[in-house]
Amino acid sequence: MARAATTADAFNAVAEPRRREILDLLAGGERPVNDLVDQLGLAQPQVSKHLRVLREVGAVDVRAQGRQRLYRLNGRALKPIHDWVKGYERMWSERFDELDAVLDDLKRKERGDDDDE
Amino acid sequence: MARAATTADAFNAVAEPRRREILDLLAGGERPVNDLVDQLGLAQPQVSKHLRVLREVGAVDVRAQGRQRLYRLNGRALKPIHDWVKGYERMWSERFDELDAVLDDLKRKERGDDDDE
DNA sequence: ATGTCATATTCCTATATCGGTATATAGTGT
DNA sequence: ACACTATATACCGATATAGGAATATGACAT
Repeated sequence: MARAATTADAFNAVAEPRRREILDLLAGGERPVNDLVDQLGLAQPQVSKHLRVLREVGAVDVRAQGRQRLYRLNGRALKPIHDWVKGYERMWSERFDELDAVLDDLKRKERGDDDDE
Repeated sequence: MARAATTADAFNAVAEPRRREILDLLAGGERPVNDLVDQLGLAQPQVSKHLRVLREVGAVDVRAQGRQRLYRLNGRALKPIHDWVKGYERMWSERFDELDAVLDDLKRKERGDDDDE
């Protein structure tokens, strides 16, 4: 077996830095392919191919306008990534240290150190 | 050129579902390889290879104890992923709708609709 | 019809994978 | 030294890439 297809899911699609760049550009609003080509400094066929991958995982939508194809971001496709990685946020965020302190307090109360029980 | 190496960065390393599973298991605490083999239902060499990739991107650390290798999660390696995808959270979270409303209010005040200026 | 602009697709090559199997390395006990 | 356990590495095969170059498709203007 080989590596999973880039179109297998958002995780694989977004592993390519160029595709993340494209999404970042589209975050600024709908754009035609040539705009992306200019901004990325990449050849047009390469951009079209990256866009195809992003389309297949649902991260972008297309709309035809004359001879242009306007690509629009669909960030919802990235939610699974966010959901997964969010579980690890506590590993580096100091704000979770404070939360941990609060939880420790709660646990201590549960054990019977409070006044009501 | 071929696809970027799985060891190129956390994005590529984590594109493989099995490796995400491994990290999820390690989130429960340090574990020897055979524990992971049992829980994943995967062959031992496969697990060792996945662990190597995760080690190379810094997502796990190893510690030798006797003939066992204890693997420990290092979630910090996932921060770049979190940082990137966080920018898209507004695309699906309703909570951001409320935030947007607040920001609109602020903007309106900036424009001079408030009492002080 | 023809030419031109915007984009997509096809063909190519080199490379890196994943799983499977076999084997190597290394620590432990006898 | 020898067997046994735990893990890592090497080798194989099939597959899917990413970029490059060339070409196809499709819309628009004349």
